[in-house]
Amino acid sequence: MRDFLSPDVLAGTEGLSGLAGRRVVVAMSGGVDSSVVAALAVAAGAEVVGISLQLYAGAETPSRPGACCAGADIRDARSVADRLGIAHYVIDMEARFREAVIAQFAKSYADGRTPVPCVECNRTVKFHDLLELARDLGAEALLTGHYVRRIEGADGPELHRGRDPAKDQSYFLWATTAAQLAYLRFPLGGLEKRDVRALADRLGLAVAAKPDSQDICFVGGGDYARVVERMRPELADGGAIVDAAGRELGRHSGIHRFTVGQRRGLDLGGTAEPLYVLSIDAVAGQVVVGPRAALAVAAAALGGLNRLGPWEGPLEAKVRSLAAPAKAQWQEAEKQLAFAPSILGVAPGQAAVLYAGSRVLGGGEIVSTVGDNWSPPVNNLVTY
RNA sequence: UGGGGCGUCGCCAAGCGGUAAGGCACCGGUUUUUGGUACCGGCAUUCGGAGGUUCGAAUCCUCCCGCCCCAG
Repeated sequence: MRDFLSPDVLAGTEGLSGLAGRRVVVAMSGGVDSSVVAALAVAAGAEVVGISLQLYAGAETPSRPGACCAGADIRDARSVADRLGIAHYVIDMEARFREAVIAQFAKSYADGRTPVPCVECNRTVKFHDLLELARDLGAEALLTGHYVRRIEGADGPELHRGRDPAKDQSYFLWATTAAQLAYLRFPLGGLEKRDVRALADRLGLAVAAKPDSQDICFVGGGDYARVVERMRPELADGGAIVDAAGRELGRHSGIHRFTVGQRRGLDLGGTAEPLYVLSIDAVAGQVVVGPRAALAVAAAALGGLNRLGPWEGPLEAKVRSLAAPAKAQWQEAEKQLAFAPSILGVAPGQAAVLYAGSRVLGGGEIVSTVGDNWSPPVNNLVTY
């Protein structure tokens, strides 16, 4: 079975040299990417230990397109491990995941923010707990299928964006610390998704054609609001939708169903221009809406900073995964990120990730934003 | 029951005799390891109701129903 794992499959991969004979742990979700990583590690001559994390449901959870880390996906991981002839362990992390990711997810919405659960999952369950476990197992490194690059720089390993711009996952990994980065390897960072699928196919992995993961893994059917409501039932009581002057324009069925910049779901007709969510007032239970121009943000204050390089000079920043980076400048005294041309739809709770070219400089959680283009309403003179 | 105005898709609204614009909302799709955004597509055989005139009406006429305003 292992004969066809010839060394040439390693072309274009990263972080696998020097691992021959060394023990490594591969985080195996049951998807295409991590399965290929495991196979590549074997091809590189490493002693591979595959570990799958059971994160959020019972073993009976059926495989959904885009799911991972439960039920059928773990069985997929196991079958890949069997095919590769490597050790494979399944670790039950449901309690930890519920507390570190799902509960935080619900709390964030309850506080009127918009969480990025994938960031929490990576920084806690995967790059903390699993990483510690890998160390305990005496592994040389923890390998994952993330599309980011770890490049040795003058001052140690640097984190860079994945080469395939369509798959780059650096936005979700901004909270990775330098210490974690030193131990991590991302073999797929220099490849494109289609290369990886081709590899999976060539390696005879049954998961080669499995759909890419998408949406929030622990949310079935795309209805994340239901998950939040299960933990915070009071949110479903809803509240008022108001304009910037405080006038009630309608009612909503829960602030957790909205995020800054959102247009759909307000159910407010009769306006010449569409209305967008400008902010969310968790205390009052209100969703504040206004015209698109009012979404412009000139700066965002960040918290929980993680620095992976100097935050100086002209930088670029992303406030959402799928977007071209915006020109930005870090203001150390104010702990805020100023955007050269202002940008639209910046939601507290989301991450702002800083870049210098392809290099990821870390980032922070958006705590608050400073508007542009519009001033706080004066004398209720707000017209749309 | 004196006068005036108005009733066209869930909301706003064009049309004023030639066979129902548009916007908002909503729905679907595309994109996507967060939430969103954006883009594409769908969305009134019918114009408050009933008659009438006309080759032909949402558009003209009659009556009815329902709102609104001003007077009482």
